[in-house]
Amino acid sequence: MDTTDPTPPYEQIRRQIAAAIEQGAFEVGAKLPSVRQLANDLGIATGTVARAYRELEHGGLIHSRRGQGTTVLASPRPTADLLEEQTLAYIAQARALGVDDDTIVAAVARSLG
Amino acid sequence: MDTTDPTPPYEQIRRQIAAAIEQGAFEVGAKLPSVRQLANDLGIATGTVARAYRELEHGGLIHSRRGQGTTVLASPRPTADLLEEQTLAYIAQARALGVDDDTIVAAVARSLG
Amino acid sequence: MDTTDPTPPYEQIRRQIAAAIEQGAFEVGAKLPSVRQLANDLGIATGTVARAYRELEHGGLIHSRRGQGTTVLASPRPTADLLEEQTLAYIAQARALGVDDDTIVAAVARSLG
Amino acid sequence: MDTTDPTPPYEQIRRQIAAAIEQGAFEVGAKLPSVRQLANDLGIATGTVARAYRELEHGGLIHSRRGQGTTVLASPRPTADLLEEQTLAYIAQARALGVDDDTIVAAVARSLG
DNA sequence: GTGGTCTAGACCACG
DNA sequence: GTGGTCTAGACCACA
Repeated sequence: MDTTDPTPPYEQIRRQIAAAIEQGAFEVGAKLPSVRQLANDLGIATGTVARAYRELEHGGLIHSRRGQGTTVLASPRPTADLLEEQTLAYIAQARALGVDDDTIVAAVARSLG
Repeated sequence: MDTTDPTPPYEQIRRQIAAAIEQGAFEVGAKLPSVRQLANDLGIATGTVARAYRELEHGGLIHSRRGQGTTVLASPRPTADLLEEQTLAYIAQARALGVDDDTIVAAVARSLG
Repeated sequence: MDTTDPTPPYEQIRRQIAAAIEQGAFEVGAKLPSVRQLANDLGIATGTVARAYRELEHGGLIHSRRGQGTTVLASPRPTADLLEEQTLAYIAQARALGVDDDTIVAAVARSLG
Repeated sequence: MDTTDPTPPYEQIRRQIAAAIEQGAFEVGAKLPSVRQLANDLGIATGTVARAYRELEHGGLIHSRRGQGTTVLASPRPTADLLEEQTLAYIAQARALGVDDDTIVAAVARSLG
């Protein structure tokens, strides 16, 4: 929770959980923390967490049942897909700087060292 | 302007201008479009643009003087610095996926092709 | 059981049983499934079924006695009455669309074809 | 607003507005009452109305813009379509009573008289 | 003025 | 205990 970020809290939570699910941080069928638990941990109102969960459910990533908690529905996306997505975004950014491809490869190689 | 993004419009504008300045899209001392002009171009309220400018001024990137418009203060950061920053961020993300360095280099090379 | 419908489950059950009784699906004095049985069949909690039964008893359609199960009290309403009720409701809806009577008759005839 | 109905208030509002739009009670581009106005008229909290509007927007029926109010997006569905939908639902109900087609036609004709 | 959101506490429905 | 919702009032972002 970054109170500096103008992004509303429910959206920050939604994004973090979505990212975690897509990266396979949860097994399919795993239970997310309860609304009250997470609200308490983050020091925010339960309604805010409930909204984040609701939107995730609307997006098909999780499923909530009264009295039974909230479970993860989505299979983690393959790491290869996530890596490609990140890589393409990085390359687009770098090219926007006017840098040529060799320079990009060189920059990656150097920073990895 | 992405009205789907819950990020407030003033923040979207701020980020775009900040990125443009850092990439050298403006000379130091160059004048930004007037609040009214930009608001008109984007079809939004002047207050929204004013808020973006105010935050940029607070961050030391620009300076507004009554009757004289808004000028760019910040020197463009060297492309090499921006590239390195982006590259390090990308590598951190990729490693968070549990990917080894060779795979990263391979992904970059393939996506550049 | 439609978990998409925000209508609470106990109400969905209540409506279905009430409709079945009114249509004569049960003899007067017939026994409804036990709370446990129905809860098990539907895969829901016994309390939810109990709530539906309680409301039906409150409405005078059924009667529950400890140890003896739940019996149907209401006589099935004559089919003619139910049909007339449905027909009047349908006509009211259709007229609310601004449709004249001939058009209604025509719509029914066509849809029956 | 029917406080007897277990359906949550935000859903009742959503359904009523959706039905009104589909029946052409609003012109495309017409403005809905403001969140505060409607909340005040109905004697409920603004958040409840806001949620109903949010879900309608999510369904593509309306569009809300901060500072500018809420406008109707969806074209009213043709009356003929709505009539057919109602008619088919009515016929299905009637047939579920074990009534033959001639009886249905007769019932409609009699009730129209 | 408009919509968007948060909070804090409360009650309901469900297991 | 769990999720779902409502309220009342508050602040923010925007026109």
